[in-house]
Amino acid sequence: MSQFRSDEPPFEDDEAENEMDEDEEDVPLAMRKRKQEEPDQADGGMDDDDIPLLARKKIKKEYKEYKEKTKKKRVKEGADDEYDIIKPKKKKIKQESVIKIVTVSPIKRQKIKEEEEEVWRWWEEEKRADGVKWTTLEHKGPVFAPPYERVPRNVRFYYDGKPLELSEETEEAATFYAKMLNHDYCTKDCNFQEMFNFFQAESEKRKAASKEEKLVKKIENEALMKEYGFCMIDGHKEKIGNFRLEPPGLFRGRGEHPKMGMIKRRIQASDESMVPSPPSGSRWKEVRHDNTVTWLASWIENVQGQVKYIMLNPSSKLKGEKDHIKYETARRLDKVIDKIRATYRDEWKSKEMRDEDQADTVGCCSLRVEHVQLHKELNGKENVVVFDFPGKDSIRYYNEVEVEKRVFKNLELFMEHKKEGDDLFDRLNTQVFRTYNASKTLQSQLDLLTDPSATVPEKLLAYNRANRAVAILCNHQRSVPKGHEKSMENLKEKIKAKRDAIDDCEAEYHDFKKAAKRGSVKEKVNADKKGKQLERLKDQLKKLELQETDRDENKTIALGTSKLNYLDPRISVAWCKKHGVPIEKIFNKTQRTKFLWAVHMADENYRF
DNA sequence: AGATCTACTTAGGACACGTCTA
DNA sequence: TAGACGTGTCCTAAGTAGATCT
Repeated sequence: MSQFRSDEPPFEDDEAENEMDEDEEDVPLAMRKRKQEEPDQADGGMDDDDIPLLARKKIKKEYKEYKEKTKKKRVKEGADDEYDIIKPKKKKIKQESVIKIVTVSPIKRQKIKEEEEEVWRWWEEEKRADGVKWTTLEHKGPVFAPPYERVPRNVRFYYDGKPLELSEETEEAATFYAKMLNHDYCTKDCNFQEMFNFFQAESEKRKAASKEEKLVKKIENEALMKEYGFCMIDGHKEKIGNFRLEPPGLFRGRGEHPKMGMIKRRIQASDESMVPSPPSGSRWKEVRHDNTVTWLASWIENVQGQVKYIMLNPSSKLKGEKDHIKYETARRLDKVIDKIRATYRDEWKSKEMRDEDQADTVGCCSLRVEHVQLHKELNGKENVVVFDFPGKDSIRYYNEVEVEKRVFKNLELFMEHKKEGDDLFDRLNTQVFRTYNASKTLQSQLDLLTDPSATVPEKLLAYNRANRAVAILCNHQRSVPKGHEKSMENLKEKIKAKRDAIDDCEAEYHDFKKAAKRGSVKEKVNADKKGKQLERLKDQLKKLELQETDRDENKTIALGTSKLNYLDPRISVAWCKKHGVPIEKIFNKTQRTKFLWAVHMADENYRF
């Protein structure tokens, strides 16, 4: 095996601009020369590496400080717009758009087996305990973002009302904004309207393309996927998760992010290397053989200074094995959870805890003092703790929880002598608990809600309800889908129509019945038929009504996240097998490939 | 002992895509 | 037969854990 990393001379922003604008040919030339002269990059290695590193550190530090500041500020002012006050400092950051590649030169190339080839049943193999992730690995490297294509000359950019010529690079940047005109970044001075219109038109064109054109695109895409979307690992073909590099564009943080709208630069390979060959004449920043990690390539993103990776698809052994281990850990927790709970309940009264609140330490549970409110009484309940805080992705968590008096008292103690911004707890780790709670809840809810004699649709509803209980527990929210209101209306109308149909049918049915009573055989048959039709209509109505509740209950709840990340798939597999529900009804194709191990491992008797 | 770094999982939104319906 | 609509996939930001550095 071999790993490599391409080494790109970092350059400053404006230098880059100049080079680009003046003479693109200089770049490859310079590289070639460089390569000849310093094949082992002994020269400016220090400079090249140190400066970007410093810059990165600075970016990160700044952001962290910023976050701290704004957190505290938010508490004080409860303001929403504090981010406007602080402008990201403009500074020259050394280009770090370099790619590291982990790969391998396998001695023997495994013959690639035919598509849809045999499943690698890694779960039937021995697990390695030494942290080595693979012995051979072979891949084609990442796919770079397509080069920028200039907009037609009649599509202009206006500054202060006047059309302005833009360099290629600037124009590209302008298009980033132009594509987001409906967001409120860019209204002052700059006029992106023409560009915006152009892209709108392009998008329309794409949508209106003929079947053939679309097909051509699809085929091209598939070819690319076939070439770059897979790797060979330990002799097995595995799907890669994200084989495309992130294209340049605007950084879009979630919530009120201070770096929102900053430009994320194009990633360069620069410098040629062999195995996965980088585009144009250049080599990778580094080529590395490291079989203790799972990534295939990495680069540094310039806005936040973070390392980004190309990794495998969830269907791969590497990911699947880890997933399996996660659920096994959660199951082990199940065996000791009662003991743990008994212990901490017991320790609620421990004096030891009481002394700790003076220490202003920070643990790994990030709940801070300002995130909870204690109410001796609230809405008729006693000892209520109100949780209210922004969670991951700035999703709000709000919950009023009635707790035992002792817990309440302890919380009071924890909050004593603390100020806003201080952590409420120290040394707390909740990770395994999340997986455990989710899976445990699914199992118990399924037990509770599944009627073995019910129909498949009814069972599915039960499953969804169980899934929903978990999603609520984990606070997996989503914004109400765009057409929700309307789609509910449509559904209601359908239901109404169905009800009318039932009324009509019922009336006819009674008429036939009456007639049948008078003895006519024909009427009897008719009555029978009507009866059956009535039954069917009622069934359909029931389904629609179920769908209505299901959809409405689900409008702000995302089921996918828990299904994909927290629910032991074997619970679902076993449930399907036990109740004769086809697995396709609950796992779509992606989910089935991710959880193939579970489909094979679990029989109907599996219990979490 | 805390800060930082690396590697990896978790997360919701955008958008592409396929299907259903008028 | 297009357009509406719901679902699936892609994208990449935002977390955490554990190792390593200072």
